[in-house]
Amino acid sequence: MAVTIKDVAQLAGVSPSTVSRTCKDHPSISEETKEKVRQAMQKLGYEPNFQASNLASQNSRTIGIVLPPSARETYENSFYLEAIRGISSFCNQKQYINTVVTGNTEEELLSVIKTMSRSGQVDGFIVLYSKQDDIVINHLYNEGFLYVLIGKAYQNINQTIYIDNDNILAAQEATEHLIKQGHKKIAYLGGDNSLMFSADRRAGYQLALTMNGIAINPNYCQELPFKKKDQIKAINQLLSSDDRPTAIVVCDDILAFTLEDICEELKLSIPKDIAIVSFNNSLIAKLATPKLTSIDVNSYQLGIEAASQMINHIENPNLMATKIIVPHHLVVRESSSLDR
Amino acid sequence: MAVTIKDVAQLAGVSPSTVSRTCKDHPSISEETKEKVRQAMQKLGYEPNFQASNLASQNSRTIGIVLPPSARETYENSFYLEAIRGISSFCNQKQYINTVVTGNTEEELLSVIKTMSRSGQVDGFIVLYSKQDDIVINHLYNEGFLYVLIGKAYQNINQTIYIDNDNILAAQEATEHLIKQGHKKIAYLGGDNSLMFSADRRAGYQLALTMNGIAINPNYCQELPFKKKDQIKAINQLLSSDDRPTAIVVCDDILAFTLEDICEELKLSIPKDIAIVSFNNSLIAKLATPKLTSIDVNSYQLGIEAASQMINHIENPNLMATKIIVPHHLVVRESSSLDR
DNA sequence: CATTTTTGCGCAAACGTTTGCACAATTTCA
DNA sequence: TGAAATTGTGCAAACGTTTGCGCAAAAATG
Repeated sequence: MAVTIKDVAQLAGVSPSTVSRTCKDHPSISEETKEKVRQAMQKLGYEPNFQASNLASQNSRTIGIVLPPSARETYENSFYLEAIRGISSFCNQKQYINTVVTGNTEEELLSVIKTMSRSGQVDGFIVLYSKQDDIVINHLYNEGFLYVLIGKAYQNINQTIYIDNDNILAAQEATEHLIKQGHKKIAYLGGDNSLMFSADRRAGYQLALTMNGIAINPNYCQELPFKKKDQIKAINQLLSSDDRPTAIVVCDDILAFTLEDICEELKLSIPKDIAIVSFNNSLIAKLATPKLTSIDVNSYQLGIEAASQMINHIENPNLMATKIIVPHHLVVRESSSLDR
Repeated sequence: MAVTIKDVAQLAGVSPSTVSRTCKDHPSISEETKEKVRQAMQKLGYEPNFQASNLASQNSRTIGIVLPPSARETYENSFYLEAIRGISSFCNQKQYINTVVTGNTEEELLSVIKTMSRSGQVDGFIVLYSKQDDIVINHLYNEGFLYVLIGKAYQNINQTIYIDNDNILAAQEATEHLIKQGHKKIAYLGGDNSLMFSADRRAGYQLALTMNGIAINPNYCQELPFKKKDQIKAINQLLSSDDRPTAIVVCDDILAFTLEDICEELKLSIPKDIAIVSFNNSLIAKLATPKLTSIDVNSYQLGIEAASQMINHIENPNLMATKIIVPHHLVVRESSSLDR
């Protein structure tokens, strides 16, 4: 049997309440007594029982982490594990625990989330994606359950806490980087636009064009289908057209990698014929040939900040819903710059 | 305030203990009463309080997941997230929760693990790696704390529960696949051999050679350094030697990808001059040019099995330490086969 | 029909904390 | 020097379950 608060109390010659208060550094215990108690704790290797503490203080010190419902390919994106690692590392420090919830469909996720919240298993959820009309996010909102989004909120913007990059600005910078290299015929390849980050990146791309007096060519701005085959077809079409772009902003390294492949097949040289900038700065960007210029979104830090906000709101329930913007940075490599 | 067991008891006109026993389908409650209770639970949307239940039954229904202490690059391997997803999905089903623990060094991990086990935050740990002389694993073993390894145990083999692929067999199959293609000069590129999977794969490689009457060439069997630059240097050396191998078994897709790059630089055609087989069957294997033949180790399933074993041992403390072998399969692609 | 066995349920004591309140001891103030 | 304010500590009731034990009522037995 593990050592309990009573054991410590007995050894220190005080009552359990005094021990409890010492743990929380309560001001009404004298420094002298605290020292005595601390020594006893030390000696016995005391660690407060997590369950008992949670039951008494009516919380769980547990944060749910919701992965997007998706196909396996999505999870190859190192973004998710990095975000989880960020969250975990912060939780580990703060004596919180975290639990991943995953499922193949929104419904599966929802059912797990419902029992978790009802049974008090978690104090709140960090949702690792942001999507329009998502039933999970809608449920959390409607129930008034605490949650923070990684990604930009789609609705109820002022009532939801979210951690995001400034994806509009990031895409703008990516695009302007290409404009500075002299490109005018710049395309954008995005994914499902109901995902907020993809929509934002597209918006930033368009903004950059407009601000630099470049007309927007609707053929250049593509929302690619999910299936790889269809993606390849669409890209091939774009690159084979008479009015082929000379530069492309791509919403994701993996997609950019595929793009590079197609370019090679079509004998288009990168960055000479086609310059590329993409997002995430994952390992794949460094391994690709030529190496990909990519925007690093600091996924680990997104996780840290999300956990920090979460815990802050758990412990101070009447805080306002704030948003946090985590900085990004452009990492220039061969795919966009002849000088390198 | 959430609905408690007392509310249900009152509505059903029974005592709290009856409700509790109904939840666990205790045989000494009549079917009639159970039905009455179940209806009350349904009506109120009752979900037992996780903390209270855990406190009373002296467990935590929580599993710690230990990531290897490492540099960021390691986590780009989709293996980890897939294993976590497997664990989570099983936990979600069984009303368990899981918490990821991560750190930069073994010491950091150890300190978190110590407080977690002392405070009863977790019932056991699933360790996502297996390594010789690892202080985390040693600590868990010495304390007699429940843990399961994903990977093969290094010591105390009969006392530790582990879930693994048969990496020896897998590497053997990989090597034999190359031998069948007519190769005799086959090399092996591994990583840190204190990691069990790397050592096993090397053993399997050597076994295959021996069994097929091929002499083992020590120059062909390399334990590559961690730094990418040094890796490249070593590989270049191997490929530039007079006695260049014609086929290579590589312990990891990411490394194989780098190998492909070097081959291209050296104007070695794959699979004509060099055939390659690697491990993990990650996205990168499918994206590489040429596509990589790779052994799929079923990381998601490894996670599922690990969670299943863990829960089994939590609920039946006097079970023996068993090992589970999860099947792998070879996925043949362009990098090893001319026919494709 | 009386006795024993079985069945079905409730009582109440845990589980290990937290925290409002009471209260003695000490200090401050007039 | 006595009253009031402050300080430091302990008591005991929560928190919402689980579970050993006891005890009626019902069923089985002789």
